[in-house]
Amino acid sequence: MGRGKIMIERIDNSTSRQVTFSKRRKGLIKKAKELAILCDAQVGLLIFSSTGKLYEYASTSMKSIIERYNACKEEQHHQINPEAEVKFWKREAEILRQQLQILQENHRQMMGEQLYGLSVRSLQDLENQLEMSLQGVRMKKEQILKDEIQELNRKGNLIFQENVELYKKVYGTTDSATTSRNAFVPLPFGMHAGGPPQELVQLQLCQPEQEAYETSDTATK
Amino acid sequence: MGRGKIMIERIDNSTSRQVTFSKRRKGLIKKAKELAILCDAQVGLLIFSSTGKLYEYASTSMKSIIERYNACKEEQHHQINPEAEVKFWKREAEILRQQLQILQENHRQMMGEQLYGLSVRSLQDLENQLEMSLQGVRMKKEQILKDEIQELNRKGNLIFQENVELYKKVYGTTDSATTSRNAFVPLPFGMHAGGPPQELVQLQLCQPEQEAYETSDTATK
DNA sequence: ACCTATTTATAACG
DNA sequence: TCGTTATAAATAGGT
Repeated sequence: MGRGKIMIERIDNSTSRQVTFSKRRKGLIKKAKELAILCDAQVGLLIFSSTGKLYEYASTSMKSIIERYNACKEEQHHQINPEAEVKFWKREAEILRQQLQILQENHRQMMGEQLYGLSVRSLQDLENQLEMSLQGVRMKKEQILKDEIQELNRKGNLIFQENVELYKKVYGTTDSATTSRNAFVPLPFGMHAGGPPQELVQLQLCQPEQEAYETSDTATK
Repeated sequence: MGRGKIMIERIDNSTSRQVTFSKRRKGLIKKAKELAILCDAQVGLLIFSSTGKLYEYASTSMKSIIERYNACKEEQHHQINPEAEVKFWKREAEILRQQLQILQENHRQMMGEQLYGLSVRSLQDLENQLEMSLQGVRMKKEQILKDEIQELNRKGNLIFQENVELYKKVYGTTDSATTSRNAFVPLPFGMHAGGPPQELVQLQLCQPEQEAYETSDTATK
């Protein structure tokens, strides 16, 4: 429903997640309103952003809607006794704690710790995953560095061009200046006697430091 | 959004109101789901049709969403919950949820995902961590393989020794048997004529499969 | 329930 | 957050 199709999965980039949240929240609330009006329905909508902020829409009052909801549920169950609530939250905490524990174990293993008890197969999978991750991280890093270098080159060239212009203004632009170049007229920095350089100041991204590791590793064989 | 534009007002015709309700309810719930997934939000949606039927969607559990909503409202009204225990467990769940979120983000980054917005420095740290992890995992794996091989060797040697004993029982244990060994007496498998082997069956751990990768990688330079 | 012309929502970008 | 626009998605009206 936009310039491109998207998969329905968590948006990684937090900025675009925020933007999308803002837009879709608005759209969702609009549609909730329309449904309530068009079809004479009672609609309640609660949205908590990932940062914990609450957004809500209620065609009547949220309180009445929730009460009606509870009434519906009470029919199925019995009254919500006071102990049940405690029970619920205990259970909620238990579930969250379990999730946390699983994730923590996973995390420790990804940190190369707590590997005891893992099968060779699991270790192999872990190794592959780490290699994949490493590749992703390196690609990202290299990309940033390349972008930075490109930007620096661009700026460098602009400054160089400016330099050339200033040079011309100071020493004139006539051919005589060019022919008598090897006499007394100085040249701007970076300009060679043979004419303007094909590549001005060009920084280069070297191989990542991984190289040293691989070389020494290979040498040990 | 159809063959014709419609005003947002109650649909008089009860049949088409019913049809529209059905279609739009489905659409609304779909969009609520998408918002929850895309933007990592907690969404609850309650719809009562004009006939009183309840339809609902909740990204987690409706109960937890309503509780959270009430908690939000309580803050504003500064109501003192008589049940301190409920509050405690709510708080506990909140803390756990936060921890979970932090750990999840960390985990995603270690999986090489969600790298947007990280500085080169952070990426470098991540890369180093992943390399450390990888080293740990590889060491562990190699250790297991070595241990397995050692164990196999041990068992192999035991079996070999047993084999020697059996051989002695079958063909006698006197010196004459030893001296006339090169005549007609057969030897057990693995035993050479020159005497008991210094190393019996000795499996060896080869370089890990990483070798092929590194070799080809090095060759490209 | 299905079909499709049309409206609406929204992804990508600035 | 706001504005714009090309495109994807929702859906009104009809069968």
